[in-house]
Amino acid sequence: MGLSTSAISKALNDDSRISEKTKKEVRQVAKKLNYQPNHLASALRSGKSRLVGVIIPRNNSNFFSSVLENIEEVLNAKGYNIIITQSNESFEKECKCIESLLFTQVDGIIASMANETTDLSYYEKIKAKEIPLVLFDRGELDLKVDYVGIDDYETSFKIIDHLVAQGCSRIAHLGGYDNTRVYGNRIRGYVDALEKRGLPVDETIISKSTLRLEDGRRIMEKLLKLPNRPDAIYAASDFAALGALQVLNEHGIKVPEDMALVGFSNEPFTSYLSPSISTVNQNSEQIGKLAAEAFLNRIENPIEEGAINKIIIETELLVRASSSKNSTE
Amino acid sequence: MGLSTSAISKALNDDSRISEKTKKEVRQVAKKLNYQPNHLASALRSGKSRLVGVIIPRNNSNFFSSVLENIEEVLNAKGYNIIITQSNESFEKECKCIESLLFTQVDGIIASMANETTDLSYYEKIKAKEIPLVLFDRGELDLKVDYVGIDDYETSFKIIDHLVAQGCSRIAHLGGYDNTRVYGNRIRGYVDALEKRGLPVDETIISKSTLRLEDGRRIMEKLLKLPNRPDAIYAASDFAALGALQVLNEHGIKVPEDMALVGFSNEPFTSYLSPSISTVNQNSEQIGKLAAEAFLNRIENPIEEGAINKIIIETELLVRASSSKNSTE
DNA sequence: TATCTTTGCTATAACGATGTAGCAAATGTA
DNA sequence: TACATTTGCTACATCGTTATAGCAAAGATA
Repeated sequence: MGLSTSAISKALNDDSRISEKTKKEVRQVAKKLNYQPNHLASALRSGKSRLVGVIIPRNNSNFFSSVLENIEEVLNAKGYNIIITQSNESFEKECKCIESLLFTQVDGIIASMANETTDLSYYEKIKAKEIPLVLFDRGELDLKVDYVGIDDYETSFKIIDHLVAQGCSRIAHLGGYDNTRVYGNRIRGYVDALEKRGLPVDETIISKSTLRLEDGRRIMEKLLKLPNRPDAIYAASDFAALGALQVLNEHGIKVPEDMALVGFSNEPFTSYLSPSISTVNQNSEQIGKLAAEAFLNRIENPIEEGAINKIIIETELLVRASSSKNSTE
Repeated sequence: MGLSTSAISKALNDDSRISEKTKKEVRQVAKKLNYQPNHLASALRSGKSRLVGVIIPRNNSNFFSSVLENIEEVLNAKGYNIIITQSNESFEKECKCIESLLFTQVDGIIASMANETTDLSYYEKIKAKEIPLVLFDRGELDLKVDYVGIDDYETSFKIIDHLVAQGCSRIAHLGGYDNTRVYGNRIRGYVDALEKRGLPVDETIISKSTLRLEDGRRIMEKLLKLPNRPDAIYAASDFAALGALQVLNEHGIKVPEDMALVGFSNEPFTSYLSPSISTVNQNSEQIGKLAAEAFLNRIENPIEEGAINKIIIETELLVRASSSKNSTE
């Protein structure tokens, strides 16, 4: 029918300056020809790729899977696709992820930092590009960007208070390395909570590790060799808690009677074990949704210095068998 | 210094028709200016986005996480980024994923089909675009595309033979819906293996479900009410096996002595439980890697009709406590 | 010196969509 | 009828990169 390409473009985009009749015709022909607009071309033209990069340390925990699922859901609904990259907890790989995402011209990045990362220059690169950057879980105050996470410090208080209520007074901590903010906060919360509740802080029952299953096992074995064993374990990860529980079971130590146990993150397996492990629900769905929404919000309201959003989500202590001494509870 | 853009492009791409001296200068200036080529433009120009779409049913199992991780690793190394979408086992959502990936101009798609999917027209759309399509785990012979997976039929034989060797003779099957090819094959393998070993096939102890934890529980409760209980359970998913184990534990039925149990997929939690659950290692790392390599291969050697690759990966039966009656084994 | 080849660059068009300007025809207003 | 406005389209430039053609200068060959 001999229409110009721009007329067709306008017709398909429902521009007011094209007659209804022409629009209908164009739409019909487009459907007949199975026309699909080339996203790359419009992305190049508009400068908007409608792609969002996501960087996670590793996709092997329920926490990150769940966050991802929710980020995807929220952003898909708004016409964005997400590109997922994994840093494998490595600073070097994380830098590559950032390079690669920026190269792909993503419209923004949602990230949880690798444990190793202390040099923030790559994250500054993202800021320099003036595309939204949202951090979740593993954040960094110095970056001054939007953040979604939980209050790890306060959650430690919840855990200590619960264990104290169960009659525990010598509570060990299986902690992460405290250069990762979340683990540092859990440790600080643990220490402060003990002090506030009038309990002694004993460095010999505080450990720092990568918090994997094997770490939990190794550290638990050590704790059992102490002359004065703890009567409770607060592990900063469910995997470490699992390792500890295995060792306790193997040694015939009753949980929670002889030793109470609390983990962190609400990995599904914690509820499958016997005894089931008490843990902390971080509301990962909420974290994912809110991180995605924080991004969308920034797209609409580009950064004004100082107007950083820091969203703290309430955690929930899930008291299960491993820390329930009173069956009435 | 007044070079043309094309000269600069050539210099950065190491074209032979640019002098070394100029190349060096250009590279220096590029570094100084922090120049980053616009991927969208070169993608538009070349028709290659260097993006690969991945569709998985759901990111909540170790199997898919592990496949994803390996796809990403292989493709990243070749300069591709992956866009991950989840169908949530819904046909409708899967169609949206495909639409969205094609719209984004991915260079290929690697997918595992949703349970619901029987209408293949959307997958035909991918083929029509003449971009590589690789299926893994959940495939469809009719599509005539590259496929990477395991031999579910033969794996059922391995499981039945193992259980028979343990002295079991009445083996129940917790199966998936057989419109999903993998579950259908597991059921057929189960039935044929029983017949080949001279055991009766009893429909009352064969169930079909979505194989979630609750399904395992529900079906196990039913099985326990039968006048002649089975002496072994072959569950087509670890989650169903877990549900069954919980019910068995609750009823004080000894596993494996009174009832042996085998799951499928090697979810990490199977090794955490007591008794640990025997299961099947599908070599998900291999599946991921080979699926990615099948894609790369297709990029280099575009489809010639009839030259379809079907890669079948060996499975490994992990015999654990839940099916080890002889402690000598 | 005249001609051919090679080297190293510039100029141009194109990938496909779309915002802006422009222009003719239709319609409205005086 | 003369002029202004609106309608509905076309023409064109542009996003950033790169393949192709072309062209001048340098070098090689006779």
